[in-house]
Amino acid sequence: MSGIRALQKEKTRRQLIDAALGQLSSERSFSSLSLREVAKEAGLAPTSFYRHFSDMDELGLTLVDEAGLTLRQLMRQARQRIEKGGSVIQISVHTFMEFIENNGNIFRLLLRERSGTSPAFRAAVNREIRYFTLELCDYLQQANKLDAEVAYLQANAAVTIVFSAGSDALDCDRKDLEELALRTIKQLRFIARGAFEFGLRGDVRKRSRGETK
Amino acid sequence: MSGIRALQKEKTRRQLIDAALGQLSSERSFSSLSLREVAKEAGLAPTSFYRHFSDMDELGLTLVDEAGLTLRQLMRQARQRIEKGGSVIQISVHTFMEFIENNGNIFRLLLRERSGTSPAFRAAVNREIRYFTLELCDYLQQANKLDAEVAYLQANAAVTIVFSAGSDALDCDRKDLEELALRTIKQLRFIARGAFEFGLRGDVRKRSRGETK
DNA sequence: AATTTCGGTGTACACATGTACGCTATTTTA
DNA sequence: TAAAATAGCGTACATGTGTACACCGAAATT
Repeated sequence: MSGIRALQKEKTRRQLIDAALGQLSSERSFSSLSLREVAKEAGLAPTSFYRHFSDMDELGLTLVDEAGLTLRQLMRQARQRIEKGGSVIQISVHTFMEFIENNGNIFRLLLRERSGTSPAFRAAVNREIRYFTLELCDYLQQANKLDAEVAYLQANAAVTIVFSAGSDALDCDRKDLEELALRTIKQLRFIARGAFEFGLRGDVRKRSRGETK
Repeated sequence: MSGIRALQKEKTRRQLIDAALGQLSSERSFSSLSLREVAKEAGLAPTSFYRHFSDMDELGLTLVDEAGLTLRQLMRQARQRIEKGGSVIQISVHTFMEFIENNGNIFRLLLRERSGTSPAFRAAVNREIRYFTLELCDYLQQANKLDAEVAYLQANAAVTIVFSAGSDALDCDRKDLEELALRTIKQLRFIARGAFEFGLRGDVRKRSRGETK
């Protein structure tokens, strides 16, 4: 089992994946791609598609997985930058904006399929976003010593705001991008501040109810 | 021009609109509908479609307009309830959740076309959401006497959070809905609180810079 | 009353789609 | 080395699509 065959197979599988990614654009969603188009772009006969995926859906789910992977790489980048010092919020937002400039179509894929017509796709995207949120939640809990529930609510809200800003960024002139980032940062500060205040109050309430026993 | 003819025309136009709305579901987006399907559902020959819309796109934009209208009715409902007393945030969230339970497919339409493949659709949806946001912004500015920028940022963030919660609600069991609403309310309180704090600080800064001249 | 307008129909066509089927050439296995 | 497996190809077909065109009958206009 040297694999000269399996190797070639893996290669054309990638060609299919890349072909699909390459066809995505602001005016072309994954669900508007046809099996034939993708196969042609990959330099394959339509029927050869089936040697690699049973379905366009199966290809699509693969793409979502790749997108999730890219997202997680992104987070690692952000953490590296943070370790070198700087505002967490500011760095996170800028990292995300760079991601969108470089991977607009991948982000579009996530945005679109999250509200798309396939339950499987929706679940896959939501899973990726949940990972993303939970990692942020952990960070907040540790770094800011927040109540678990408050930390989760803050993480969830922050991710929502950032994704929405990313969505806006996709239809933005580059010159407006900086301003959008600034607004987003301020909104995240609102949330952080509010979470902090309520986190304290939450503690107080619990203690006054004797829940620390 | 009595209009017995124009009347009938308006009627079948409505049939087309309703037919399209009727076909929408969690597994069927507007862009996946075909002209023929819609015409058939409306009891029309395919070619008759053109007597009313030049395009499926034109129908779609009409649907988005209707959705926006429904959204604004919703806001009036919310205001009525608020005048009778109660927490603004709580009532707004519950009103929105009711909207989604009753008009899931209309909300899906907005969600999907906002990130869809047609620039015209995206613009139309964003316009509706902007109206929605600006009215909330006005309210916040008046009721809470906030700085204009802070009020806008808060309104924008709040709408984002609520829409996102609405999106989650679409894939929710009814039993989890209440909990989702509670979480959303808390998140909105974070934002309101944060905006309030920063609103104060913002004032202070501006004054110390002599910007009140 | 004669003419025009127009909402609706049915036919027809070119085109794109998914996929079943059989074939070939090459790698893998026995 | 013989046999089996398999990636890829080409053909073929049924189905759904948008829409051009000619036509009809009733309402509107003159």
